[in-house]
Amino acid sequence: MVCDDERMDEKPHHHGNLREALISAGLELLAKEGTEGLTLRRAAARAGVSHAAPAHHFAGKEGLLLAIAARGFTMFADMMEAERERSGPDPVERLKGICRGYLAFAGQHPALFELIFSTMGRTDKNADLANAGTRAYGVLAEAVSHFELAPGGPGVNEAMVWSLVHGYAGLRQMKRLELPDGTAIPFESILPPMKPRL
Amino acid sequence: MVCDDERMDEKPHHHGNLREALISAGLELLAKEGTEGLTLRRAAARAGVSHAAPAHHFAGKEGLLLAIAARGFTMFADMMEAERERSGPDPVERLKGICRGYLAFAGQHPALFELIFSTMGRTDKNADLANAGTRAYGVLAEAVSHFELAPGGPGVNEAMVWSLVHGYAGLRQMKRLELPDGTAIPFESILPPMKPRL
DNA sequence: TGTACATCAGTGAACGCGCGTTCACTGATGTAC
DNA sequence: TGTACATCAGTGAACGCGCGTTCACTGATGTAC
Repeated sequence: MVCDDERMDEKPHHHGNLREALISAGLELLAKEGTEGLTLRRAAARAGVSHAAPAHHFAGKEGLLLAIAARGFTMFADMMEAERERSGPDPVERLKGICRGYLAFAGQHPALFELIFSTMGRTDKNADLANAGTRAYGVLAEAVSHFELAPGGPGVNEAMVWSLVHGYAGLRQMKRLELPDGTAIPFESILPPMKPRL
Repeated sequence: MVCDDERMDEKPHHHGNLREALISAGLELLAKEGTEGLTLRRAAARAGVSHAAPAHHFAGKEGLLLAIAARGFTMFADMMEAERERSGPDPVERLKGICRGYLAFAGQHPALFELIFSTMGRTDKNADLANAGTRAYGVLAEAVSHFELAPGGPGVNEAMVWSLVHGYAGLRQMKRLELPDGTAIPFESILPPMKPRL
């Protein structure tokens, strides 16, 4: 017997998909209030349930945090891929596109951006998070793999681009990337020359 | 009348230099417990006074935070300058030295490193913090000024080096800068070639 | 098709915690005379 | 040198807050028969 009535103003005892609703609520709180605003009680309130309800779906606050981070990593990888695909076939443009996606995510979701990196040391606690993180890194690594930016192998190349874009994202968030005249410094202007590999 | 007796086990009503003691206690808490461990009450306890005492020296928690950040920025600039001076006269070596100092500070004081950058938007609230921040940036900017790393003027060059070293610091903190075989990626290996200016 | 019942997903009250802040107070300091 | 006194820097109790978590409970779901 499925509860298939459509009356929106009913308050059924069962929510239907509270787990998803709590993740969404958490993402909204993160966006609106920042890291400090994300609590179990507030996520529950935003999802329209009592503060004790989340315990049935997540292993404490940490469980919700990791689930949100997993979602965030997926969004992150999605944004990088989307920008890459919009960039045509040229490997240089594709790498720049990925960096644009990286920076767009950091700019549009600053608190989530912080959260996902702060959870990277606990990927063993949540398989989704581990997978999404690996996927995001893979997107960057693949794009970098077509270039020889520094001697020392692919790991070093990835580290260089990643450091550059990650540092730029952090500094831009602090408004530290503006020239004295107030204009922003575009990311492309700090990219080193990119030599194709082989 | 100066209280000049030297008995250490006395507990005088007046502390003597509680302001400094609270800053030191805050730095210790930050080092031992991280950002979450830094509270007014714990700093007071560590300084050996009641939890209400700090109110006589700082404008709430925010006041203590900014004072600690100012101290942190000074330590940061000191470390960069010290490494620069240990590097001899060659501008390339001096810039590398400054980056070593930057990374040493980030590695030795991770929570403080986070704190100082998180306060950069509130430098108008604390003149010491503003001065220390400006000084730290000046150390980096001066060292970069001898090079032409990217077209676009000094601001762009500074942004490039800063992004690179800042991103490297953040990723290293997350243990994201190790090759598959477990070896670390040295910062120098991701530095682009440095052409002297003019 | 109907009914008994186990399971699931909520509720609301209560718990203890640590926090920042305020307040009347008290003891020490140091200055005016 | 001594004394009165204003000021300063502490104390300890109390406040309200929001938090995560637990618990007995209840209503809804869905399955076995």
